[in-house]
Amino acid sequence: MRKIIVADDEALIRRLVCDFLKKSDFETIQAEDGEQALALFKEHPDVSLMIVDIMMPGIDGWEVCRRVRETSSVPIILLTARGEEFDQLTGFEAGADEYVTKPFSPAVLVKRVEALIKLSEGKQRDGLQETGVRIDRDAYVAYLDGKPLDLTLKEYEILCYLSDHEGRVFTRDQLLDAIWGFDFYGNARTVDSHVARLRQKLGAYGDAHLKTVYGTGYKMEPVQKV
Amino acid sequence: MRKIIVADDEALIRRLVCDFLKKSDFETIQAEDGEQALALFKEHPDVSLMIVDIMMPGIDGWEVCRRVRETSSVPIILLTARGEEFDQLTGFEAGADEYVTKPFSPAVLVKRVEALIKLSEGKQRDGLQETGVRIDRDAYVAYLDGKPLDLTLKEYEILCYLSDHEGRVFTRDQLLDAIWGFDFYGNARTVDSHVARLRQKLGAYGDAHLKTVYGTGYKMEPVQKV
DNA sequence: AATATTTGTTAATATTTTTTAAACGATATA
DNA sequence: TATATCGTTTAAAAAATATTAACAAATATT
Repeated sequence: MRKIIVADDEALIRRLVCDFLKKSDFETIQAEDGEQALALFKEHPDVSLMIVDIMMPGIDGWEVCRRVRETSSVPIILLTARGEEFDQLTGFEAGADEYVTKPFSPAVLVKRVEALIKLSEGKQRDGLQETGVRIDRDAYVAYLDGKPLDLTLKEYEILCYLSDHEGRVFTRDQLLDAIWGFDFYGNARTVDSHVARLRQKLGAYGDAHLKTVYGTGYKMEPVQKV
Repeated sequence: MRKIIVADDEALIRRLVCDFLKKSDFETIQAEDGEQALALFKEHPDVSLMIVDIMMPGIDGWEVCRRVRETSSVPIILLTARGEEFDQLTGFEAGADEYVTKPFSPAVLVKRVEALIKLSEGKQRDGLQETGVRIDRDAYVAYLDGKPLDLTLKEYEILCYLSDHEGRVFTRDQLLDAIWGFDFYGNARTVDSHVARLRQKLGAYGDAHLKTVYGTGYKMEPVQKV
């Protein structure tokens, strides 16, 4: 179910909007002010859209908009009681996608939400969401944080093998047997070279997860699920 | 330069909107009524956005919206003097992406236009202007960007097979089995030759999508939907 | 039957990947 | 702390693989 953050200091409006969104099968996350909105966005980086009131104590809607835009292109609808041009321009310049003036019809708001999500869905895909390594075995392609990696066959095979047995340590000989086959009689240092290159291509993820076990071999550290 | 169709029977408003759009480096195409709007859209299938007044003689804005949606997902902004909920819902149901109530600030309208185009740009790609490969199995003909390709049987079969299993890698032997049949005992390099010739005929599309997976085989890269 | 087209084969060339080797850095343990 | 062991990195050689072009064989067309 798609999540939507609704930030407004007026509880009544918040509730009203959320009720309508829930009826349309959205999951809502309520924030009472800008600070909370930003915190909740950090906590739920997979929200599909944000509805943010401009006039809030502390961090206002414009500022929320600007800060979110530093890292994400999630659609944002700004709410306001004022309808002057100046405000609207400021809103768009802050990176808002929509501008809804109070009083508004909740039903129309929901329609706007749906239209905006539909429109953004295509673009979104590479947003912040995906993190870590994903392997598409049909395509023989591995992805890091959603972006395809340009791996050679051996690099790809090592990544697959270690990922398939996440957390387990393999000696170089075990890896040679598993990936090169039992009839390979080359140097065991060969594995090192490939691991080194794979590690490089995996960047920070490689350093963090493709671990050396001193005196033994290599392993893929599982992703921490805190 | 991005093209925008502006449809409004009031010449004054049309001119006003167009002037602002031109200042923001858009090319504008003016329509005096719904019928003209639809005709112009057919004529210019590459427009980036449409701005359509609801109240027009003959075919009204809603109808324009609905008809355009039959073939295209180009962003549409509806203009109206009335601001009642009923109208807005009808608009969204007709497939409009935005709803702007008169009187409106042209500057804000331009901002909305820019936001909407930015948002849609990713999704748009499947507009009317055909791009990529299409296969007419009844006719045994493949098209590239709408133009028929002059393929030999084997080239056609390879294209079909890889396209049918887009993204998946096949070894040469798998392709030989699937296309030549299990009783073919020829050289696996044969596949290479045909792929090479097919790639040439596909031009830039071939280079970009008919990929070699070193050490494994070939695959057809899906069209990026970013 | 003669000609054109498509298909399959081959071999030379180009490209990419893998392996090796060696220098350097880090780690363990005596 | 010294020293031997182990891991990393780099560059370059070697091997594997892919591409290309030219040609021969098969098939279709005139």
